[in-house]
This record gives sequence, C-alpha cells and structure tokens, in this order.
Amino acid sequence: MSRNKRTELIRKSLDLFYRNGFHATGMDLVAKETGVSKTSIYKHFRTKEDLILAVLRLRDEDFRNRLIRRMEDLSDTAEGQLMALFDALEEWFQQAGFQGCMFIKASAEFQQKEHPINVQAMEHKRLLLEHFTALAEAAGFENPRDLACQILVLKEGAIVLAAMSHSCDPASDARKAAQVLLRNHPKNDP
Amino acid sequence: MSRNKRTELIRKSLDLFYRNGFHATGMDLVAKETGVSKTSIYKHFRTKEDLILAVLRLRDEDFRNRLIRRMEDLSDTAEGQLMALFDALEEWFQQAGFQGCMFIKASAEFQQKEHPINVQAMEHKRLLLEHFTALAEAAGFENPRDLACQILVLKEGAIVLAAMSHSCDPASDARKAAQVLLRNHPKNDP
DNA sequence: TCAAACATGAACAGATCGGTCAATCTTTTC
DNA sequence: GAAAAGATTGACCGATCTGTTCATGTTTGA
Repeated sequence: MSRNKRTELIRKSLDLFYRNGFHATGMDLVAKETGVSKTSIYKHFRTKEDLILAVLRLRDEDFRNRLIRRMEDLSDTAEGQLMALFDALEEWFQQAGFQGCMFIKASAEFQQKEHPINVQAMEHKRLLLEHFTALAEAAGFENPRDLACQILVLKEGAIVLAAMSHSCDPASDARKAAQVLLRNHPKNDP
Repeated sequence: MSRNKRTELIRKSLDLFYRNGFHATGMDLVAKETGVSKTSIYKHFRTKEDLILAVLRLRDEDFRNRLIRRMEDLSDTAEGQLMALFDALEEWFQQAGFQGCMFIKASAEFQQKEHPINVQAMEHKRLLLEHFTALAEAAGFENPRDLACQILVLKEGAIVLAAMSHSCDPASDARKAAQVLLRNHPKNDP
C-alpha cells in the first residue's frame, strides 16, 4: 500500500470516528466507507486501537499546524496571536462538520490514565500548552506558563460547550475572558 | 419494583456507565453488576437509551444539588460562592473515582444535536448557567449572564483537563482566572 | 388463602463486534 | 514471461451487542 493510500485510509477513518465516535464505529463500516478491505486494513494496523492511534497522530499534526498557522495569519505579535486563538476557534466552530475536539472525545471513551489513546490525547494538549507558553513568554508576561494554562482552560471549555450546544457563542465568551486575563497579567520589567 | 430498588438500579448503572463509558457498557454487565435480571430491567426501561436518560436525570439532580450546597457551605456571599465553585471542583477532582463530567462524556458519545441524551446533557449545563447567572446578579455585577458564561467556560475547561491529565491543577488555573475576571467585571451602581 | 402482579434465570433472536483465513488477483523482479 | 511477493476478497470465527420469550418462582394484598 502506497503512503498516499495509507494516509487516505487514515483520513477517511478519521472522518468516521470523528462523526460517529470510536466505539460506535465498527471496522466493517471503516472498510466499507474507505473502500479498503478489512483484511488489508488489518495488514497495516494490528488492531483497531492501532488505527485509532494513527488517526490521532494525523489529527494532532493537522489540527495543530492549521490552528497555529491561522493564529499567525491573524496577528504578527505574540500577544495578538494569543487573542487570535479565539477567533480561530470561532471560525472552526462555524465550520459545517464541527463536532468538538477529537482528543477530548477520545479521552472520554478511553479514559484510563495509562491507556495509549488517552496518553496521546494528553500529549496533544501538552504540545498546545507549550506553544501558548512560548507565546506568553515572547509577549513578555511574567509566569508565562500560568497564563498559558488559563488560556488552555478557556480554550477547552469553549470547545466543549460549543460542541454540546452546537453554537459559536462560547468562543466569544472565552475571548472576552482572555482579553481580561491578558490585560491584567503582570509583565516583565523591560 | 419499589422506588428504592429502582433508584438503586439507576445508581449502580450510573457507576458502570461513568467508569466504562456508555457504548462500552453492555446490558448484560449492567444486569450482572446491579443484581437485577435483564428481563426486569427491560420491564422498567424500554431501551438502553431510556436507562441512560434516567441515569442522567439522577446525576443532574445529585450533582447540581451537591455542588450548589458545597458552594453555599464554603461562602455566605454570592461573589464568594462563585469563587468557591473552583474550590468545590478541586475537591471533586481529588476524589478517588473522579472521571470527568458525565454529561460531557454522554454528549461526546451521542453528539447529534437533537439526540435526547445530548439534549439532556445540554439541559444540565443550562441549569448550572442559570444558577451562576443568579449569583452574578445577586453579587451586583453588570451583565451577569456574560460573567456567568465565562465562569462556565472556565469550569468546563477545568473539568476536561483534570479528567484527561488526572491532575487537580486545572482547578487552580481556573480559579486564578476567575479571580481576575471577578475583580475586573464592572458592577452596577449602588 | 388464593389469585393477581411481579421478578427471575436461561435460552434465544438477529445483528454486529474485532479479527482471521484460504483462495484469488496484481504487481514486482529477474 | 515466469516465479515470487504483496494486496485484495468474501466468507467465516467466536464473542458480544440490544432486546425478547417462556416457564418458573416469589411477593403481595384483599
């Protein structure tokens, strides 16, 4: 199987898992919808869990790259990019197929602390937190990690509420809150 | 079946669904663990979905009552209670069986907008938001609904991150953020 | 006390679950 | 162009899924 076909398979599986959930999506459906026979799928992925992990790896790269690039497109400054996070979120919420955060959902279905799927979901959040921390540091804030943690809490809360309510409003709620946090967070001496 | 037995059945089912997830918990297991035969369960609940809805109704009452009472125990003032929310959350995160918010997880597994389970999960969040709004109003804040929405975003974000990371830290992150929000939110003229 | 109401276990449907197999079909390689 | 290697297929495995049937207890109330 070529690398392209493999990626295609993962991408189509991603759509299915994202729309229907992990437990609720059977491998027969994956085979039917991807056009790849179950035997072939299992040649490349030992178990369903392995396929899910591959899906999450792809999603992590895709999502993080797109989000960060969008934040950079929306602003030139580190502080502006932190605020732009919430505009990017709102754009995402408005997209047709928006169904919440794939990692939150994965973690909800495989919640044991040491489960590889939960570990991978956590890793995604950790990488995002690293980026927010770097931005907060570049913007000259004291305790950049603290501020980044608060931004992350706002982001996750907004995603969960937007997915549940099928509304974009939580994005602006989170943005307003972030605005206040940024304005009041102490900065380093120049 | 007596009312007590019925409640007992729902409560034990709640534990199972909360620990293992909804799709991942079969009705045979529910029958075995509750000690109620499958036949009897289906006498009282037409479908598994009906049982889940009953579980969520119980959870809503239980959780909301406990949370609100704890906030009231921790503070006498409306503003203090809003802050105490995050102390109550932290206590919850520390409890042995903490596995995140049951409604977020239910919504993640049954995410279609009009699905009764998702509707019920949304209703739980709506009721919490009402309470936060009332507190914000009682505390004399302008735009109490706005402030309450921001508090709710912080709460949901903290729960999701705490469940995923199996850590209590998001509670204090959210509390610090809430502190800043409350301090800077405009108040009505006296 | 006797019958109506309810609860039970075990077996059974029919579908679907994750995963495998031998038999084919394609592609590569010499 | 033939042989080796890899990919694909549909049928199949045993287990489990939600939900039902039935014949047999067990409560319960008048």
